[in-house]
Amino acid sequence: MKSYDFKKIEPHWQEFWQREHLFTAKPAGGGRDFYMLMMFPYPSGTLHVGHGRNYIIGDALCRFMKMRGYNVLSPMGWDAFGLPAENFAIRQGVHPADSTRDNIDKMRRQFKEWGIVYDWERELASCHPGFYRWTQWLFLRMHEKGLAYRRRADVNWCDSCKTVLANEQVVEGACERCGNPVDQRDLEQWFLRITRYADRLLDDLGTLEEWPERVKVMQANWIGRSEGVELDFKVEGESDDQSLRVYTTRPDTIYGATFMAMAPEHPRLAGLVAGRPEEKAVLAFAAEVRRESAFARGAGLVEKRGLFTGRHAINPYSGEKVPIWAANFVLPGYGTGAIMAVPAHDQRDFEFARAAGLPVRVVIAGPEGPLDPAAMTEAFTADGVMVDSGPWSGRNNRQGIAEMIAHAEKEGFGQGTVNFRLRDWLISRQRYWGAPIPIVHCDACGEVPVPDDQLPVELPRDVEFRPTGDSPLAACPEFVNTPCPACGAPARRETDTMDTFVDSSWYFLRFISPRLTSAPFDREEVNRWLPVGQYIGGIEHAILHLLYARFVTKFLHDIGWTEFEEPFARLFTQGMITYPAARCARHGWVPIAQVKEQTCPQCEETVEISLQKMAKSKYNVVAPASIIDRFGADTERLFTLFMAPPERECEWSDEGVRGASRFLNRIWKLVQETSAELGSEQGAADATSGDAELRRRTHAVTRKVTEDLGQDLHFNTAVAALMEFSNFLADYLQKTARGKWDRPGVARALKILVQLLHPFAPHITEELWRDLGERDSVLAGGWPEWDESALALDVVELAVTVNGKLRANISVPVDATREQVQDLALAHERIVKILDGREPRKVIVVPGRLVNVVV
RNA sequence: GCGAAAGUGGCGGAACUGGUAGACGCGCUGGAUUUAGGAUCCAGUGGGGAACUCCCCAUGGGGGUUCGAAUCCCCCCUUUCGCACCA
Repeated sequence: MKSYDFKKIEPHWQEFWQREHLFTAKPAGGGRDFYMLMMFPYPSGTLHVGHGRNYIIGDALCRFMKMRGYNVLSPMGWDAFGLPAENFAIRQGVHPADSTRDNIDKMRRQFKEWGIVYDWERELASCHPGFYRWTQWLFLRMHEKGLAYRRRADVNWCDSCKTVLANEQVVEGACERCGNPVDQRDLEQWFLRITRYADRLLDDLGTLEEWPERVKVMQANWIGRSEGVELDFKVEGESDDQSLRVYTTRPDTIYGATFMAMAPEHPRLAGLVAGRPEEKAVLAFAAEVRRESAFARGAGLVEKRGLFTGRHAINPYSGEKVPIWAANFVLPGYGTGAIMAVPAHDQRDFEFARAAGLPVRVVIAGPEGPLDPAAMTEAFTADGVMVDSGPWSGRNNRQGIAEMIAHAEKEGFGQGTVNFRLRDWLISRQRYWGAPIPIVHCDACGEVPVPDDQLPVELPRDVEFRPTGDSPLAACPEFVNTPCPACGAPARRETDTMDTFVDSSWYFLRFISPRLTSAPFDREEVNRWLPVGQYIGGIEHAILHLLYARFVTKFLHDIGWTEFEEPFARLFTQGMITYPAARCARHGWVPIAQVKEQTCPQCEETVEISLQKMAKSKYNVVAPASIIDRFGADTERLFTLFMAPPERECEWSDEGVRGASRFLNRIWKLVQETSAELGSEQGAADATSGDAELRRRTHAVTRKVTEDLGQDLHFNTAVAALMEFSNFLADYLQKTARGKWDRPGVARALKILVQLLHPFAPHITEELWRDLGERDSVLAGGWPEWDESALALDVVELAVTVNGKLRANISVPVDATREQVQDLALAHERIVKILDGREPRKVIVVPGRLVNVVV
């Protein structure tokens, strides 16, 4: 018998798939087109078995769809810009272009070794000028529509690394790399006006039926829509047009407003205190608050503090005079940056009022009547009846809100407003390794967009990487100095580059026509292929990437480039793979492989071992090479898909891998031995004359695997069904005398087994397919069909329960009547004994399931 | 604190619209073969009792609905994830 030599088989079929272009998509338009996409990775160079899950899931699905006759487009590319390559250049002196290219080569090889196939003819890299030319094009289209703009803004600054950090590099207020606290610097920054799309991004979540609910919830929270009203409070001693505007969702509580509070950053603050005794202290306080970390302040980790400004405002409803405070808990970026404070009905206002000794006044009564302010320990934020609210008293507060907003609008001191938590998208980075922002600054013409025909604005290769705080491009005169596209006078290029999320917000469109030089993509082709039929990626992109991609798609729709408004019809987020990791109190994460008896390999301290996401930084990765070398890629694939439902987090198990390997070895032996015995027997005919159980099982496993893959992506139960089927088959062959084998049935079962197994273990199945006498790829052999009528049993086993407890099993013909079933059950020896002469009070017969006797 | 998801053998996990809990795999136990095995094959494996195929208890805990609940309802506990001064 030929041995299962995966080291020979796997490279052979990998070459074969590539040579035969089996995964090159045909032009769309046949009606069975399927765009299947995995989030393109950052080319880090080294992949571990945890990364593999994403791609293995995608590949299994891709092969399944292909076998079912779909014209599948499954491309792969590289999210190749970004900080790690630049940081590597700073540390090691290797140019990002070189390290990125090397890493891409490594990863492409890795995919191949996993047996993962893509339409490589469409490969793209976001750092390639042929790609980022169109990222710049996209920026210019947004700029034309006023959606890309520049303003001063606070950015994260790490003074130890001398660099600006992206939000995602700030972990709990500290620099991700050095741990230094991050502070804020006020710099000119570029933004994309995503807030203009906030309503549509929120509303259209409702159309995404095949997205995980939790992703939609996360996006909805992030967008954070709130309905309220802006109200003008006149300031005592100022003219009417100098009113202070606040935003509130609870105008019904306004009679309980006992003070006002404004953000220390509020532009009016300095003017209000000018020349007053409070001026010095208030301005000092404001300066101090600005130095507090934005993270700590935004997360409410800072103690609430504030100062009275010495000024008062007039409540527009009651005419009452209330003091104006400056307070650190009021955020400058939300609403109007000033609030009316109602301690009795807002927890934050309550806490501040208690600390500052300000009064609490109850104006909403709960079911048990109004609370006593002196006795309250927290704010009452529920709905209720309005009290002590002038003419509005006695109203239900929800009704009061609507009426009071209408009143404010009529009287002209307020306006119903919708506010979002979502902020405009800050896209500029003071870094080198990104797409340059295609803008030229001219002293005469101002901000001038680079004309389309001058794109791409290419990154110069030779720059100084040492971080100074400015973009490295600023120190490169050949790049910076350029004539103004408008007037021709000497001008300066913008030296900031774009956030890599801009690249990934549209790359899925570029795959449709990756080499097109006249446009970012072919509109007609894009409309035929998209929306993406199945998008697969990690949950960590639930908000940013997916929101940005949706925003950009809607924008391109609005300017006539796409017919669809949502890019991804179906989304799947796979769970992380975890593995034990060791942490030493002194040395941090230490390699788990070197830990013996829970002791740190560097010192003698006991380490703490916990399950962690597999990550290089935690030294707990399992290298695919170690698995592929010992067991083969098919084993890794099979185990990865078998260990748990793919959406769930799961621990990698080295023992489990061996189980998968054993299974493949058994399949190999089963097919080799049996096909040798069968000789040239053909299993094409699905004769009903053969072994009924064999036939039924063959159809049943076909249905199970097809449904698990086609509906819920439950690869784990599909694999289990295949194991069960092969166990049955081996058992049948062993227990039935060779002369009595249902030879066509067995031949057919083997072929179907191989076909159904292909998406999971593609190499071994290609090999076995040939050994079963086939000449073409298993991918070309179609996907087996099942016949529902073949699943029916002649005789079924029914459980007989007495008062719900299992007492006996009976075999009855499927077409037996209820009466026959009941009689059979009651006549069963054990049931007779248990009933012991008692009359059953009731007998429930569930056809095909059970009989329950109630006594 | 708010929101969501989830708690099933020693472990990963099965269980269709309520209908024989523990599929499949790992691990473990016994046996066969082997110089040996981290190889292969056979048998067993939720717990407790009884000893042949019988009883009791078991799906985080406690109630409830039902002939029948892992599944539905209520209360509680735990874990994970997300959000968290957004007025």
